[in-house]
Amino acid sequence: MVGRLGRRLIAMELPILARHEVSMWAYVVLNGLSGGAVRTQAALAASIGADKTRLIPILDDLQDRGLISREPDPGDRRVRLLGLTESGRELHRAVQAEIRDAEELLMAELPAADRDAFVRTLSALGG
Amino acid sequence: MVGRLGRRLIAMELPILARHEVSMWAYVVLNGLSGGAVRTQAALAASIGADKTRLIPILDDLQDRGLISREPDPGDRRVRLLGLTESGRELHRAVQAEIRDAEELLMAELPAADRDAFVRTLSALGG
DNA sequence: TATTGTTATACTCTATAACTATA
DNA sequence: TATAGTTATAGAGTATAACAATA
Repeated sequence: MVGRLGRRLIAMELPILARHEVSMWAYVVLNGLSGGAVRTQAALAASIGADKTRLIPILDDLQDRGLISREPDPGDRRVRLLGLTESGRELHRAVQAEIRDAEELLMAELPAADRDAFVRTLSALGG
Repeated sequence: MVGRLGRRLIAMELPILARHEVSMWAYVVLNGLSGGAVRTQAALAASIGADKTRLIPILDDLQDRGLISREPDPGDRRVRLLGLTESGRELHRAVQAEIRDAEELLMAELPAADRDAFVRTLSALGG
């Protein structure tokens, strides 16, 4: 059942992401940077559960589109400082809002108590 | 959160499946046949959300191990009648029981009301 | 000609290993 | 020598297309 719900959520999200021309991983990256700048690509990869090599083409694309900043750290020029640009932050907000609206719609018919318990339990079980 | 829970459940199930030497897809097939015989491989594939070509090596293996029956339908020799053998049914029961025990353990600390609401909501949202 | 199952092929995603640059 | 990032390669998983058997 968890798997079916997951597939349903993905099917719901993909058109939203496609409309904004971001892949699922690109959105996860924007999400990972939305809490604040990250000092290394490896740290970002670990925090979102991705491989560091998988990240590179995604970061290349986001940078080309001006959605993220990615500069060498002056203090250690091996590492890249990562952050959202203003338009990156705006895009993330827009996509996140649409996804939240879709989730609201999906759960609209549920009793409020069930819904609260569901989110609480998800949070407890997901770690 | 749904994704994280899904990954956690899979991580929990994989050792159980490995101990019984069945892959995730093989277990899904056993599950799909546990409700009764299925008349065509394509129908089974559709019911479990798999591609019909993906099914073939899985069915080959399950048949070699005597866990499923797979005979041409005498009435239309293009189609294969699929069902569990006695040992297939027994294996399915054993694996399912272990997975359920693990799920119980995972949810043991939850308040009973939250737990009921969670399962009810999953069922409602998953279709 | 249409359908079931099968095989062969190609494509996507992911991980591993080798390489460059900085330290 | 060790580490961050990158590139190249290989592997798994999946889907697409061609094929064989039967209707």
